[in-house]
Amino acid sequence: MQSKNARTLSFETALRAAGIRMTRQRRTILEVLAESEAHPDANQLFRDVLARDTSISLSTVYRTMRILEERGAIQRHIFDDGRARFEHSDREHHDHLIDIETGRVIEFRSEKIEQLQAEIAAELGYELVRHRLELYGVPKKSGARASRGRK
Amino acid sequence: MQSKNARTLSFETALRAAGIRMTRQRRTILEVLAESEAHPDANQLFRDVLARDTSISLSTVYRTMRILEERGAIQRHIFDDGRARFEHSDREHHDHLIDIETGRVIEFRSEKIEQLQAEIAAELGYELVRHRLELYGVPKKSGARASRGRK
DNA sequence: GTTGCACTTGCAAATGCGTGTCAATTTGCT
DNA sequence: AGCAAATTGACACGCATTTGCAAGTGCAAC
Repeated sequence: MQSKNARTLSFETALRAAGIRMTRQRRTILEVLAESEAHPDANQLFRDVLARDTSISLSTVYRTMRILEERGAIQRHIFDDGRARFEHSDREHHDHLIDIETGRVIEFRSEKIEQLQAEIAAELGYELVRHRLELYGVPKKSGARASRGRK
Repeated sequence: MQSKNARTLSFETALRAAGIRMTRQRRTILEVLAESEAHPDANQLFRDVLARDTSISLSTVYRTMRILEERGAIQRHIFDDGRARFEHSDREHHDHLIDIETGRVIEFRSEKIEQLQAEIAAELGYELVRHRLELYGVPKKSGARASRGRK
């Protein structure tokens, strides 16, 4: 559980090492993304960034996201709304459960499912490279306890 | 395993019952989709349809797909290329494995995974409404047996 | 079979999200 | 400071899909 600053910092260090220049715009974008606990799309990110620095364009947000994705620093997810959403790669792999009513995204991880997927692929003659698993659901009414998996 | 005609016919009957007019264009589109063993996107479908009837527009293909989807007659899938692909709903539920090298789509079904997903959702306080599971892989080299799961 | 009207269609233009272009600016190095 | 190369903002463009609208068509009622 590293601090926001540390997270942003490690980002910067990694990018510098990859020969990527650290500009004012990129620094701001990285800060905002690092602090975000959600899965923002390009537009959301753009708005959040604008709040700190009015001289950043949407193009730059898109470009930065692409660069970060190529470097493996972030991950891009496309849920059913068709828009790309971004999140840090510095956490362990996980899948997503999307609340149909609110759009809230909950992260989870299941070893069993991970393993089953590999087995299924193997059975079909394939080597699993990656997968996409999204659960879409509504909060249970009875004995509601929908406070797990923060964020 | 019903014949192509029967499949198209049941489609028509269902649509009529739902108050949807059976036009020449819709009939052709339905026929082509019913006979298709693949997961065509709008453009592919459009081309296939054009081969039988030159007076059908891409708009109509899109509109028809939307209507059919709303009625639950077909399912829409969006894999990593971002385009929508369509398939009949008259088969049992299944997930997809996509061959990264060829783009081939293989269908599979795993009760264990289905069940695990529901369990995970429940644990997080949600009732599972639907899910999306896609495996992306490459054919195994050793003792290749990648001829399973036709289509 | 003719009629009437709501439903459909084709076409062109419009969306929405994302990428390409390019002149002007900025960065990192010396 | 001085410069080459990387980066940026503004805007044009690309692609898949949707929409507005005038003209055409299915089909229930005569």
